[in-house]
Amino acid sequence: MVWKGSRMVDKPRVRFAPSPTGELHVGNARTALFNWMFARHHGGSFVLRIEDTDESRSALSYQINLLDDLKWLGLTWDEGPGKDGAYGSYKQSERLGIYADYLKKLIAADLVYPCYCTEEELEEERQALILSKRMPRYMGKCRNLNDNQREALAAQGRKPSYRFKVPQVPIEFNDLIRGTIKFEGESIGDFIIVRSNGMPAYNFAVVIDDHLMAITHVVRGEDHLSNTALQIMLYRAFGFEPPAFAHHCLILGKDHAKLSKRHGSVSVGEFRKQGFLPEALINYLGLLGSSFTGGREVLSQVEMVEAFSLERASKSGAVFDEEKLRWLNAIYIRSLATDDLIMRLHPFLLESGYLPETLDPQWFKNVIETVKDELTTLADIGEHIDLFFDDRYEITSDAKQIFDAENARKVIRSFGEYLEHASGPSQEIYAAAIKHAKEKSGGKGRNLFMPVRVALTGKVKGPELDKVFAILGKDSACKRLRRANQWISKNMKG
RNA sequence: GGUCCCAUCGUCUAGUGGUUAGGACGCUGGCCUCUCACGCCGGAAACCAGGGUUCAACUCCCUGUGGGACUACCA
Repeated sequence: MVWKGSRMVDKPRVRFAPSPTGELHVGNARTALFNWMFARHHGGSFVLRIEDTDESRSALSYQINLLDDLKWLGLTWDEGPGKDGAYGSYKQSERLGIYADYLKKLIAADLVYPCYCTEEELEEERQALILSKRMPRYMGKCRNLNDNQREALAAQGRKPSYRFKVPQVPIEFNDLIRGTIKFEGESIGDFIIVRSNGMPAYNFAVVIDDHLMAITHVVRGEDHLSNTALQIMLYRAFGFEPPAFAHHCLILGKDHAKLSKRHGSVSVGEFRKQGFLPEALINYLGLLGSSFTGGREVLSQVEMVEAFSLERASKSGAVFDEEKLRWLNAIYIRSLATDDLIMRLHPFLLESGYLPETLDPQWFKNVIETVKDELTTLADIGEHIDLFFDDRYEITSDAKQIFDAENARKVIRSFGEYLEHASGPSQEIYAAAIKHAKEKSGGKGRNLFMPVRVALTGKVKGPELDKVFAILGKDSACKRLRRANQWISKNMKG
């Protein structure tokens, strides 16, 4: 049971209604998430509807991409493309006949009229109003045309759009997140509900579909707040009961303007390519501009659904903080089972030039286990495992400075000497070799370990040395020590 | 310009008349340690301003200021 504003409903129906005109934006993904959590939390239905009435901007590839991203995020829908329900079709381009019928009803009720103005003429009117410091809106030029005038305009080859006769009355509604919202009404001009090409305009199609699909709660971004007034007028014109509305805040960029491409990565696909886990992205989006009951910040999707509450959505815009996303991503990577992590790493390994199939599975698992804690994104993998591959082993420039100390060279030499004719399990060899080097050189602590680390891995930082050695094995370690010694004798005196 | 929305640390938030204003990211000091990372302990950091209302305002009201969204034959 959930409050709908006017009464209780036991099984709410919500929808996510994107246009397939580009990659799925994280802002839209967040709207989808809020709807999805709301439906799951209350045991209702989550409907996916494709709003593809703008033929020029919509593309099937975007739609495919959209469905794929939603699935990747784990936001499964109960009705929608690929999942028939009682209210299909779930693509607006397949519902054109329905909109045409409802247009007829409004024409019959004398609530709309054809408008023959061209886009150029409308633009002229707009500019004139702006110049005279008045609000740009449609002044109703075609509202009172008689039949003769209409025929004359049509005879010129003009195709009419249809405008709704906006009643000049205040509109008030209760927003589940924001409380009472009032629009005075005088500033709204007659708006187009059907375009001259016959396609329904957004506000018109939305109202019909939400009603026909029995949507009980419309949860969407604050950018739709002013559309709500227009939509409520249409609900009244049709005699439909409006759904409850909830307008959440927008995601902002660093400059506090609505997050957009110029702020950097904004699409789900981009974050996916950058090695973010869907668990992390979803968790972060659920935290942005909202909070969970109980105040927890790291939650599984099941826990998010449980702790979700629309009332906890905040009213002011939320700046997208990629640092916090990265923090969450690292947490989720660490919590992954190693086998699972390896699977998810696969595309990133290929991209970094590794061929996982050619590696010994147990050995590689050890490698991943050893570096798991250091990863922030999956895409980081290459720079953390390169030291385990002989063909990638390379002594970095800041590592070379370690060799400046005479004692460091002694450590490496003695460590290597011991290794050459040692045998037995890696752990024992390592421990013994370290002991030997310590005695021979007198070094300890970082003066002992750093030279070995650098000779073995080529870097001044990395996982614990004993683990590294165990993975490398004696032969590889010897090879590297010899190379380090060669480098030293060639480049340094003494 | 018009309409509408919003206002707690740098950022995300908790807070619903009486709190040392809490947590998280980031930053920072320390511990752990061969290093980095992880982990653990600590620190700096906020109620936009002015008026009311009240015994008492971050919290309620008004005004101002600031920010944002919308203002298409796009959704």
